[in-house]
Amino acid sequence: MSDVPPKTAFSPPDDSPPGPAPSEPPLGFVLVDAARLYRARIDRAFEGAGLGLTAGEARTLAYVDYHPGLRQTALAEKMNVEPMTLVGFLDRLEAAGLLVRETDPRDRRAKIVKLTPEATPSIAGVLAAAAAARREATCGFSETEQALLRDLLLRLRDNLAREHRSRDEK
Amino acid sequence: MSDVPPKTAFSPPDDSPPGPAPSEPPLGFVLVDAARLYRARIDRAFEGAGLGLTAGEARTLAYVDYHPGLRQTALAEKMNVEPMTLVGFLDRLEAAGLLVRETDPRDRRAKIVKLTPEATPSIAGVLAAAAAARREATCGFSETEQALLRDLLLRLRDNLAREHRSRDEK
DNA sequence: AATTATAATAAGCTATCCTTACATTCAAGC
DNA sequence: GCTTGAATGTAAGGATAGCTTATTATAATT
Repeated sequence: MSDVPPKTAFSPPDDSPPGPAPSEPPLGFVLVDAARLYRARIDRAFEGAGLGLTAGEARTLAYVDYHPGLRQTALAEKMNVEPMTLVGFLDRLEAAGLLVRETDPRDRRAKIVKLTPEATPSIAGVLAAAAAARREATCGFSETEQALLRDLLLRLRDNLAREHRSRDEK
Repeated sequence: MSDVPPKTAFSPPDDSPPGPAPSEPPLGFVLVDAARLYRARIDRAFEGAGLGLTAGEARTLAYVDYHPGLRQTALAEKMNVEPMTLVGFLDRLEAAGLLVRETDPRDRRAKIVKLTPEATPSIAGVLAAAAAARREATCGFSETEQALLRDLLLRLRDNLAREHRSRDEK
């Protein structure tokens, strides 16, 4: 340890552009790094809790809990994943008996996703594991900082989601 | 469109707990969401730039640029990935002629990673693409907010990295 | 000399996405 | 009615990015 110089600067000896600072370890790298470690931490928490859920499945479960009765397309849109990605998660969760797909009476093509009563303990476990991971990750953060981080990330996510959506609207 | 209410809040019509707020869309979910969208955005940027690099490869390249002459294990540790994960990235980057692995004269088991001159334009491309993605992602952010986000993420990452490391130290 | 530890790697697995193609079903025009 | 077109979910298949376990070559230790 102690090998990281306190003042980081990508591309060390040459030009430092005039403008508003090029942000040294590019923000995206830090973000992707943090997310990978976070996901690994969560996966381990779920594994240890014996929930039999992966991060993606847990995320799906939480979304269905918050938005019950949505169609799959709508749910996928909320989660910012492709419908086909969601199918896999739902398949496994349905096989585990944690949710059901009911045909929408108003459109027999569509299916409505609902949690079963059996899901309740899993939801609790997911939230508990998420909370434990969050506590570790935000060790040393004040309440304010934690809230700030979440707000900034939400804004960032919405920026990217908007652009993402407008792209395949063609 | 227009189904996402501007004020986000998990669990809408019911209880708003008394305490320090349980952080509504669990922070980790927001983080993982944001990172996934970010990575997709970056992948697309690299693809469009004709660099022939994936996000992981680009990240490796940037790390080698910033920490030249490191051994693979040290580099992997800096990147917070397993040595074996790094090998794949290095294989492809070396095959592309962007870097070389030289045997460390002080330990013939070890290899030292260095960029080739051919890497220079790729590095520039990587940084440019990263900057473009960052500009989109942080649209509407002030300079201060951007710096704040990076700092918070760095702290979060270090929290998780420390815990991660202490885990397999056994 | 023998043992143990370390650096890189080979092999193989998993999760999480994606894209493309297709069946069903609905909605609208004729 | 029928036909056309769009939308819903899904099957199939692929790519990336990680991981774990085991192997080989070299170093360090005893």
